[in-house]
Amino acid sequence: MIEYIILGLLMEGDMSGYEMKKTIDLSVGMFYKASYGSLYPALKRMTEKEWVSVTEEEGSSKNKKIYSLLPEGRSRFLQWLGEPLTLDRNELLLRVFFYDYLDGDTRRLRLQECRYNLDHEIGRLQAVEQIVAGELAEIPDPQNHFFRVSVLSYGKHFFQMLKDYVDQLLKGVETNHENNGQTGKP
Amino acid sequence: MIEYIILGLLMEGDMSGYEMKKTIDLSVGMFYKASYGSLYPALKRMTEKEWVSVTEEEGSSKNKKIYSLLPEGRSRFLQWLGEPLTLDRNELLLRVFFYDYLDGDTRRLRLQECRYNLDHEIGRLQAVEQIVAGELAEIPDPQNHFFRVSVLSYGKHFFQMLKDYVDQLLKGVETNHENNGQTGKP
DNA sequence: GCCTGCATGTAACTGGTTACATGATTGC
DNA sequence: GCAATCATGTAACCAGTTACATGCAGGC
Repeated sequence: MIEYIILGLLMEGDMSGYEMKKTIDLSVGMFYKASYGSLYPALKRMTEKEWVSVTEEEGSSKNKKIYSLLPEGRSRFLQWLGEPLTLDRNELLLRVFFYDYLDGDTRRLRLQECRYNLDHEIGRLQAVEQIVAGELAEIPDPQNHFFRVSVLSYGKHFFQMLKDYVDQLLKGVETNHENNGQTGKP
Repeated sequence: MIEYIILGLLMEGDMSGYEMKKTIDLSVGMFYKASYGSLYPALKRMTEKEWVSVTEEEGSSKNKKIYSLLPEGRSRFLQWLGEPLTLDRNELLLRVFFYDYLDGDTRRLRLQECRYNLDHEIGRLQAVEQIVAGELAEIPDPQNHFFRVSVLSYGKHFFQMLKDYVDQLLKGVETNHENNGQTGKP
């Protein structure tokens, strides 16, 4: 996971590990926590795989390593980006965050797929909610289940909100029709 | 994590590992995925720690193990339940799901703490959003950052929604004042 | 006889976290 | 001179997934 986030950041331009951590905290930090213990080993692996290259900044004697995207890293990133969006919320937003780099067609397809799955999931949750409501009507102390019922209904609301959001994204790209996937450094 | 969910399920009544998995999938499954590979080893550990006891159903020759809550497991569960709610969304909803078992005072305190933290976080996100808006105004192609800006604003909406939800919970317990923490099997 | 669902489990692996260790630079 | 922050890294650990292995029961 962290490897693709790193690649996504490097699409913007070169960066050090330390800067990456700060950037992640400020941007996708809400739904992805990066720690140095995962970041640095990832950079090492990716250098070995030749997804990125590293330049030591020698002039400033600052022990600073600047990483750059190599062609292999770039193509791996774009391949990952175009994979279907899963409802595993975390990956969904992480991918969408980089969607400016994805070509317009795949983008539309993925968002529509996702919208369809969300609809399906909302329906399922509605069914579960009704089963629970039925069970609740038959027990003597329904008020003692206040929290678990509310968490359940929160789930439905949450997915509904996500669906509204995906709709908004689909509408957004339609309006913003100039934007059809960038080649780098948007 | 999974250990506390298991304890929470056993507060309801005895259950087998297989039933637990099904129950989790149907209830907290939205924000917590349980696999047998984590479930069964957890049950083994918890039996060794004497948090739960196990009874083999012999009559039916069905190789079925029914787990029950032991006093140590019960007190561990209640202790976990009363810990502060973190904004790490996952744990938040997981804990709240079992909040019917928590005493009314701790419950109110935790929800209010959480509300306060959410307010703080929303403020921080608003600030980040404004910084980004400022940066965006200075670049020539703002439409190429549509997705990352929208994910950012989604984050704010999400936290706002979560805050509204916590408010609703606080209001709910006020109305539902009979519900002041259950002792088991609600 | 076979497929589906109930039922339990393990081993290898993965993707992290936590805590620690180190050192240079900058601002007060 | 001292604290904060920039900057990199490792080792031990942990929680969980994936894939596999097994077997019984019930319905068609």
